[in-house]
Amino acid sequence: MTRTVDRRDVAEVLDRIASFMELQGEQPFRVRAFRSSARAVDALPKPIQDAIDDGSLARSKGIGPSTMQIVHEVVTTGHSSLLEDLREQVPPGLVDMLAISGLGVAKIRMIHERLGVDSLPDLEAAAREGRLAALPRFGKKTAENILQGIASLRRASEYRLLHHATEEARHLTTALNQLPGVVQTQVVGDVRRRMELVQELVIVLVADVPPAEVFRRLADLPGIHELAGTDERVVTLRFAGGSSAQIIVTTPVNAGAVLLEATGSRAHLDQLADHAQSKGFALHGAALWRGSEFITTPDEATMYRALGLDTIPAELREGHGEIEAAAAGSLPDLVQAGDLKGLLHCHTTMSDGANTIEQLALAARDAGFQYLGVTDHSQSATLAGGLDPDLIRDQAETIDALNERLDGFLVLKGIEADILVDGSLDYESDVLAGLDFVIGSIHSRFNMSREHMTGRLLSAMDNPYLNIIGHPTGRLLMARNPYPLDLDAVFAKAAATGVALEINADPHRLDLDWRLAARAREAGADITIGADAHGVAGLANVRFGIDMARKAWLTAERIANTKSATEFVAWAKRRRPRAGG
DNA sequence: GCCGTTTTCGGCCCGACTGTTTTCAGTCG
Repeated sequence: MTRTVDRRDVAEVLDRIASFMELQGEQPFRVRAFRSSARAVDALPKPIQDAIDDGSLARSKGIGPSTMQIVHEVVTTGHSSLLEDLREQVPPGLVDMLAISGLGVAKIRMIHERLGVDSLPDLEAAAREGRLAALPRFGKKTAENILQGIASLRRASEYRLLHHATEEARHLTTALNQLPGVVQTQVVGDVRRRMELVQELVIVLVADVPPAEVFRRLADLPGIHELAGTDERVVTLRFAGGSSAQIIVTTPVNAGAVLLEATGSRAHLDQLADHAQSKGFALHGAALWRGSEFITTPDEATMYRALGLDTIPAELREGHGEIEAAAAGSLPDLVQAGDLKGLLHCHTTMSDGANTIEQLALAARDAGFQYLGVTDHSQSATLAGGLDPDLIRDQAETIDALNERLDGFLVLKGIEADILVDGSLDYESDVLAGLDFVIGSIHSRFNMSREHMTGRLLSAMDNPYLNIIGHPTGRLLMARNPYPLDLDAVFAKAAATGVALEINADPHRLDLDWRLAARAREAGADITIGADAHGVAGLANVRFGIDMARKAWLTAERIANTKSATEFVAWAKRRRPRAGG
């Protein structure tokens, strides 16, 4: 039996079709059409079957009769005959190479034709042996970059991004909840601790029947390819699609200890074991003991309480001082999703977003927010449709008119301005002065030296109209390293100038990293959580930003967009020169 | 292949810059 096909599987099929066609030398516009259909499928706000049934998929921009037919085939049969035909014609290894930064179609073709290389291992060997560097238009540097690209691809195959893992876990728990005898399911491990990258999905089943019986019923679930038992409490599920999840079964009386153990992290558990010992307890085999006496722990709170600790939120369990804080009763009152009053960093159809200002505003209002900060790209971002000063004025008029109609909800005028090489923003002060707030981001020249890049950011923070540094390190998870920065200098300057640092909530970025956000907090810098939404669906990204903020021990008062709209605008404008002096 | 219509084809996001190499593929949003 095949695993239920979800929209990500379908999007991947469409994207791979595009890649094969690209390598075949197919018309660029045809390739692009498949890529945009993949994006359209991936961005669906509902399960793919529902979107087919209610006709919303067929109406989506980028989906036509041809791609619709492919979607149908993939959903009903689990495969695409077009993709299978293409696999016969183009070695799949060449498609894998497209994922390497610095390798495009032209170079891959050259490598294939001249060296006969058609797989990543072959490519790696060719790079190491100097055969690659000897090709025309290649060199030593290119070969090195390709080796690095292969290494990071390998890392990427071991991890999944948090939003993907979260979605997989939700599907799985829905199925597991149906099993007879299961009284509770809880996602644990990296997903529960909201790690930005997840190595393994782990789920605890609290059951009032023996584990063996649960496992027998597990095997009957649709989509399970294989059950690989490791011991009597733990089983690894393998799905037809190649992914896997670990299932841990426990009884209600010991659920607290098992949940704690399975949630981790290793560092937290080690420190907890030391703490338990100092209190005359021991942690053995995912249970709590006092001498030879088994202590029942029906939930985690019971377990922490027995050890004289306040309950530690899962996000904080990283061994970064949370046990001392819990013992002292000084755990922070972490920011929660409901604390966020405004959505910042949103792109509209005026630059590269998919929805209008009004659509975003209504969606934000429906989601319970009080204001929306519109920040389209600036004029340097030509491809992304950056706004020139005239368009900024047009947008302001649109927003003013919209605000008159929106009862009790406010759209704020902002911009995501490019921070240029010299640290200046790409608008004059008179343009910036007409806005409610300004985000500055680096979108070019990522390879400057640490010294120059740091100077670029520090100098940008001297601009009195700048309020927020967007995605401060420029990283893309598993795809692009952060640019080099003296972060201590950046955090100190942010604290001194009152410029906030963004936790960009796009699950591909999550930048600032939570470890760095904790350092920024200690340095006294303000933080904002930015959706970086390019459409209505992207507004929901803020939850990942909240996750990262919580991991950084942040409370609501340290996050600028927990302020009301009026307070936020006052906060943004406090840096500006006063009129007339 | 999709879109939009000035309905059945023509147009489809740019362009400055980079690195490596020596004329261009890849990058960035």
